Amino acid sequence: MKRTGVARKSRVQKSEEIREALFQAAAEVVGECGYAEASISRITQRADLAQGTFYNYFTSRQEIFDELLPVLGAKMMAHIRQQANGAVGYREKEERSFRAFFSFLKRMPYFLRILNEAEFFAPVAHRQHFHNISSGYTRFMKKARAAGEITAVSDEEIEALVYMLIAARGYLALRYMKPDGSVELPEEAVTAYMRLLSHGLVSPQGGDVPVDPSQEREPR
Amino acid sequence: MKRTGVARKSRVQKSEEIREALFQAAAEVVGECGYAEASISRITQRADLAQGTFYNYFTSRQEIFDELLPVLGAKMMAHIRQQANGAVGYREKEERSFRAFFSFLKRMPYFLRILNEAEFFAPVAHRQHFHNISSGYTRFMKKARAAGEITAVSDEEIEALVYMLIAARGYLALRYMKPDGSVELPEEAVTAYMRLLSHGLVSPQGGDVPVDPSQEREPR
Amino acid sequence: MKRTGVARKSRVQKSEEIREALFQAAAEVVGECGYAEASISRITQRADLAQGTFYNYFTSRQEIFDELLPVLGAKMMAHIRQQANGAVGYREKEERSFRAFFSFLKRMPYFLRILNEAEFFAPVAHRQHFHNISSGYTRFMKKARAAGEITAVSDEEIEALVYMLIAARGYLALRYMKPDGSVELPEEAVTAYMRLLSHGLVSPQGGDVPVDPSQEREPR
Amino acid sequence: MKRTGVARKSRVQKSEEIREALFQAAAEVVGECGYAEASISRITQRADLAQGTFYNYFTSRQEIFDELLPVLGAKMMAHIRQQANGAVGYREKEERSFRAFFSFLKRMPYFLRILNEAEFFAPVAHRQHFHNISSGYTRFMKKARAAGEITAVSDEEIEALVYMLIAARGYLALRYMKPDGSVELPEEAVTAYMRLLSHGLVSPQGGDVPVDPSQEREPR
DNA sequence: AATGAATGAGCTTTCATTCAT
DNA sequence: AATGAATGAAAGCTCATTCAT
Repeated sequence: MKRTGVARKSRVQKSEEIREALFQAAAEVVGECGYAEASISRITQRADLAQGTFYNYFTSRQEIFDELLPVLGAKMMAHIRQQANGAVGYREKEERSFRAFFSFLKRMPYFLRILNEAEFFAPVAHRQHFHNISSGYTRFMKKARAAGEITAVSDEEIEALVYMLIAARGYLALRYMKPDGSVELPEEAVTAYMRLLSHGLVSPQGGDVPVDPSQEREPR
Repeated sequence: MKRTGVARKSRVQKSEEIREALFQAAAEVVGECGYAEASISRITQRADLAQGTFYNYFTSRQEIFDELLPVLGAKMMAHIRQQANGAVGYREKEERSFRAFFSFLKRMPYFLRILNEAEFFAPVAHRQHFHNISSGYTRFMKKARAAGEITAVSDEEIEALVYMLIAARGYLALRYMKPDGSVELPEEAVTAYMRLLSHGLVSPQGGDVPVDPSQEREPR
Repeated sequence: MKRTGVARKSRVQKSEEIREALFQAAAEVVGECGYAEASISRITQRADLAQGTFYNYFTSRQEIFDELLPVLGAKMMAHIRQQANGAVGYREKEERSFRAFFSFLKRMPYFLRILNEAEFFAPVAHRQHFHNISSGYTRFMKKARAAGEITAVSDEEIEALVYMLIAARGYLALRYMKPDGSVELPEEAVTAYMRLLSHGLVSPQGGDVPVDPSQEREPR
Repeated sequence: MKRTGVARKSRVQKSEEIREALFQAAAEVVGECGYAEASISRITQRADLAQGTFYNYFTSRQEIFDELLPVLGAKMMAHIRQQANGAVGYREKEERSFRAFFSFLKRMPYFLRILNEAEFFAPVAHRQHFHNISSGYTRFMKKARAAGEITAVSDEEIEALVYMLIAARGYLALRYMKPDGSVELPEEAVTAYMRLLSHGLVSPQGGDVPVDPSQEREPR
């Protein structure tokens, strides 16, 4: 028998709200102070709840840590997918996804730290997240390969490439992170990323195969 | 009757040995368990010393943490430089350095974790290390650019590229790390890395976006 | 069914009881072993509580140290005031206060050590306490001076005298403290104190050495 | 067979010098930082000796603490005796001794702290010191009593009085100690002290408040 | 005898977790 | 279910004392 609907929240609704509040508080605290400083006390204080309440929703501190990245990672993927949606061709998709990663960081400034530290503080979650990301990416690249949009590399190479491209985003985010945690990606970084993908770095006439000796002499 | 020097260790020798033992123990413990779990107790136990002894050599736990990366990072750079020595041309140098990074990890399996976690547990050292690495790398790339070996990108692009390439190594190491911490880089990863550098990924005949044909002409 | 209040202790009541237990334990431990030996471990053990509990009530060891003297000092002053209440004239007030100090020590044997050591272990509290005591005493003496009950000495002299009289109590307590910490003031000490106040020590007719009578009359 | 005398110090001379250096260093350190902060490390550093050397001369930290007050106390007594030497009559002797205590503090600024804290950190020494001081003082007063210079009080009263007078000095020193530890006794304090001894505080004719004459007559 | 490093007990403090209300 | 105090294990660090040189 439902209560009057608007006025009353059902027990389970309330319960979910509290869980959500704890989750949100944890994300913020970890984003601001890192996992190491994210004590239960801090988290519950931020959520305006008693310390003990925490353990009604999570069995341990580690448990909420392990939940952070999967949930936020899914949001990130949704955001990227949505932004890349409608892009035509490999290159455009790449660029849009790339940009989307950084626009996501703008909306969720605390995500970067959660992501980075997770490797050490929530390793299981981190591995899972990486798997999610990379398998999606891999699919995308395999399609592009099938479509002839990218060079016909082996599956193993694709996996390595996927890791490198994900790596690029992560480190660039770190590189362009400002002291307050926000990230401002310069346009040159996009150019550099796209150039690497499109042609690599080596000059067309360069290369290891028989080259002008004068050039190859010694760059020290 | 004077001691003959060889037979007996002088006090300072012994002192240095102990310092070294502590350092080594710390490196191993951090490599295996991470900074967070690297308590003084664990470190001294591994070095077979009393807890108090630690404080005869380091003024604090943080101090030894801050020393880990600089010392090991210097070893890494030395190793890479030595391995890359004699290489001819940008491509060869790149490949050799790339491989050297992973051969170093083989010799020092605990380095990777020390390096990665340092960002959060020894941030000053990490920044310094990154500066060292990236500025060396940047110099190298600028020379290659001057020599016409790589595309004539802007300084800013070079910086971004350097970060991406360093990132690639780090993430690949993570990717191919086995549960016991050792890293086994498959040959395909090298191929993929070198391919990315040399031609990028996009197929010559290219994507759907019409591009300047002269540019798109020749990868491989 | 509401709890009837009497039977059950409310949370805040219990809380206050624990705080009080910690305070009491600290007072006893400091009284018996001194501040230096009053470790948190000893204090909580005496209060039959876990070490961690201490930090739910005090932010640091120093904090409880700083609270000891103010609280007990106020009790002492209340006791003395109450005992001296109703006394008529300077002399009676003096004597009653004097005796009250020692009767307080009987009731609170650990107070003496807390008071004495506070100078070094809780200097702020000690200064405050001394200020409280001496300013009250000074007011009292100035009134007696205004009433002509005591010699018309300068304000500065009064301050010095106040210190001397407080000193007398402190040292006499020390002198008559028994190994178990309890203090038993012999009646002669009271006599001596009152005699000193009333007439000083010098014989009216002066010493055996013939002195200039004019000098002996009235110093200054 | 003595060595050339001037050039060489005998073994025992050297030994004594080191002991003296340690003692002096301890006195200074305790005087400046208090017993609690007077670590062996600090003391030996100040004496320019190795930590281990300390234990060739003293069996424990406590031992040197227990030696501080007896030795310096003897110096103080010698100083006072010398200053009071030649004084004629109880009053002059008292005043000179009183002043001598403070002039001693000027010469040995660290003595006051050593004396005060000794009660808690070197209680045996403190008791001994007090015994030394007070027994000398007691003899002095008994002589004055025999000579009729002071009121014919009982032996027990004399003991109490002695404590009160010693107390007066100690507290006045504290009262007039400046932040740097030096003591500057104002002349009023001397006046107050001598007035107390000579006539007490109570006005001869009593207060202006009409009091029962029988009460005011003669205490006890 | 002098040295100074090694030792380890002990300190204060933090905090994840438990539990009585 | 919510609370918030109680718990106690563990941390980093200090320092009196010991001991090999």
